[in-house]
Amino acid sequence: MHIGEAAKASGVNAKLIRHYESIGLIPKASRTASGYRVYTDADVHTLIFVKRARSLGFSMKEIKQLVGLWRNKSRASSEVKILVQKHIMRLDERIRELEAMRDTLKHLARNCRGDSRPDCPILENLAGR
Amino acid sequence: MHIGEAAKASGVNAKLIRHYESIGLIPKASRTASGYRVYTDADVHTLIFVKRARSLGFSMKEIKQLVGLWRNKSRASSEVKILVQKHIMRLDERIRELEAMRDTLKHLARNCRGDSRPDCPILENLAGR
DNA sequence: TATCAACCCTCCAATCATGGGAAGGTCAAA
DNA sequence: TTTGACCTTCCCATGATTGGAGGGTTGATA
Repeated sequence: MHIGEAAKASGVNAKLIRHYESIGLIPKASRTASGYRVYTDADVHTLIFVKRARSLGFSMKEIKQLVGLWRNKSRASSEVKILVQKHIMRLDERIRELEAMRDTLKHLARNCRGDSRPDCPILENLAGR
Repeated sequence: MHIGEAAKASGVNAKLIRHYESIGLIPKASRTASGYRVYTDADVHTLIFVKRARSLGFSMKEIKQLVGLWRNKSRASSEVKILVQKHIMRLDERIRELEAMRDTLKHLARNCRGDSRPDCPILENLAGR
């Protein structure tokens, strides 16, 4: 199948499929005589794997590793698990950061009247603490 | 004061100060005869404002608006509050997304033995659900 | 057979906020 | 006068994705 069909089947748009190929995340697709990329069901499967991993917040670098482990039938599941646990820790950290921002802003917003007058504890806080 | 001192005083490094000037976030600094940028305490104050807003997750575009509101003594606090509440909603949304990723991954990791064998529910999930 | 739409190709550029480095000018003290 | 710490502009890189320009291919229809 050509790239458009692979895109439809995988949910990864054509532009992104070419990009993934260019950064070595997926192998170079074979080509027709006229230069069109050709994909198999297995290629689509890989694209679905990549898309799912992206949706779980993994970086391209990590996905490269995950795809490698997936292909490697003699992998140790510990390798996968360690990679995943590191990612979970990063997610936890990021969540805490965002929650801290949100909580601070909620507190400030609660004390801001939000009317036509200029007085605003939010700006006061930003301006100097 | 020159840019290095302003950087030290504000906590925003010199590179970033120039960048903020180039994108119009802060006004163009005046210059000495030899071309060095010159800053006042008020400029440093603005930089601190920007830094604090960044630390609360606002985008540059939002910070531009916030700085404008801060400078505008006849602003309505409602303008500030609306901007902030939109940001809070985006933070909440992002937090929920990250939590969903984390929860999915924790669940998968719990079921992965993490030993030397290749069997791995994490990869199975990524591969096809 | 000419045409036309819907594909496909590559290359370049933009996004967002930040950092790195090159190549060169300025300033103050030793 | 030399040294070293400043400062200047310029270009490039990051990470993941999207956009467009400019052009070739395919297959169906007038």
